[in-house]
Amino acid sequence: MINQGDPFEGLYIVHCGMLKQSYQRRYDELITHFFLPGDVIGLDAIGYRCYAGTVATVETSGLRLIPFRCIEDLSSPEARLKELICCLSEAMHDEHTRLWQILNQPSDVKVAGFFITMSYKFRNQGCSPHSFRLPMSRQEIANYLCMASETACRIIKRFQKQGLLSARGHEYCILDPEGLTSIAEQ
Amino acid sequence: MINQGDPFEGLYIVHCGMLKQSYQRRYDELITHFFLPGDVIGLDAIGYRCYAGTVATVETSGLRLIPFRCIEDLSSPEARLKELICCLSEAMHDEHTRLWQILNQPSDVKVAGFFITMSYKFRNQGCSPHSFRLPMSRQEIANYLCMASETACRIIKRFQKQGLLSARGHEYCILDPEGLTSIAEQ
DNA sequence: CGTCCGTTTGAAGAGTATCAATCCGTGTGG
DNA sequence: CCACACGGATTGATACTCTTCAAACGGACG
Repeated sequence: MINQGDPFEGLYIVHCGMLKQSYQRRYDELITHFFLPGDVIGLDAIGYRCYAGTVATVETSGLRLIPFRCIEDLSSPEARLKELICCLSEAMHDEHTRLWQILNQPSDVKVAGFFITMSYKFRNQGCSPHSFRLPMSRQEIANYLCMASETACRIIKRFQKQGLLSARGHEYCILDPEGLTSIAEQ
Repeated sequence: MINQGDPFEGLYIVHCGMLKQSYQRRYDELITHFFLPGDVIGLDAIGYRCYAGTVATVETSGLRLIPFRCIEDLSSPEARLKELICCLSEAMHDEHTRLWQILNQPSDVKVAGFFITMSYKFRNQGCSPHSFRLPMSRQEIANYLCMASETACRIIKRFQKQGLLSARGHEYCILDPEGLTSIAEQ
């Protein structure tokens, strides 16, 4: 889809499905974003005129391109530009939240926070916040949360034993939102 | 100066000195930014209309305020808005870089990367990239890099033994830039 | 001189990564 | 229809980095 370093051609709005953005180094990569419907892809590409990471689908997805010239075009209404500015700033803020979620927190807090965040995003889409499907693999979740996939497995299993959630394949049920939240906000 | 949650009043451009932005939780705080001359404070506050973190001086600093109304004012030239958009996007990208620097990397890589980044920033200001003063404490550096202050101490001491840099109080000399870079890019 | 705060140093412990093996579901070819 | 293989998921044992706790040290300042 999009490769890290590709020249910036425009923003993409996600209509359906799920995508991931990853930042590549020598031999490994770090997943920096999961994009759900309503999210904007490419905000971090405007300034340096090239995409900051590789974007790939996690499941079949629908996108809409907003070409670069529409952003750069001086004749576009200023309202749009300001909308974009707010969008950028909010994305930056959300990034801080994620950064905090991950840094300095033990793994179980990170995993709990991940499921709470996902639940919240599905609720915003009008889907059930208690039962949903996450198309990404455990390894991708672990990478996103910066931990070994084995660690993610063990914690998910522990959460199941504690009755906090159930996981069968890619289907997840949040059984105890309060319990998970209390762990995430530890 | 600025407290987390304060209503957004405008952006600040740093003219001289150094400041820090920290994100506060229950009992602890995470330093998310060190602002050097040329940096912009408050980009992450535009969208949600309130400052995302507490900003405080690390040493005496000079700032210039760009009031909110200048940003919101419809009559402002569009060129300025687009400049702001690029600024936001670049800041977001730089944030990714920092996020990567910290996540998943052993402590010595983080510390080496920190000094390389600082050296680079001083060079951009026209100061010596080999010898400079960092007004922040070791504890603040450690917090910024998400590690215990003792760990930061030990690594700085090890770097000194290896002849990579020298540190006397807040004065630092980069003795072996290539050596540090090779550790940082590990 | 004594106190305070930041720095440094040491020893112990917790948490997580790593490695290795096994399990499981899916798809493939005979 | 049934082995078989493959990738992901799971589980266990081990090693290691880093944090934590505790204490000593140093300079700044009243």
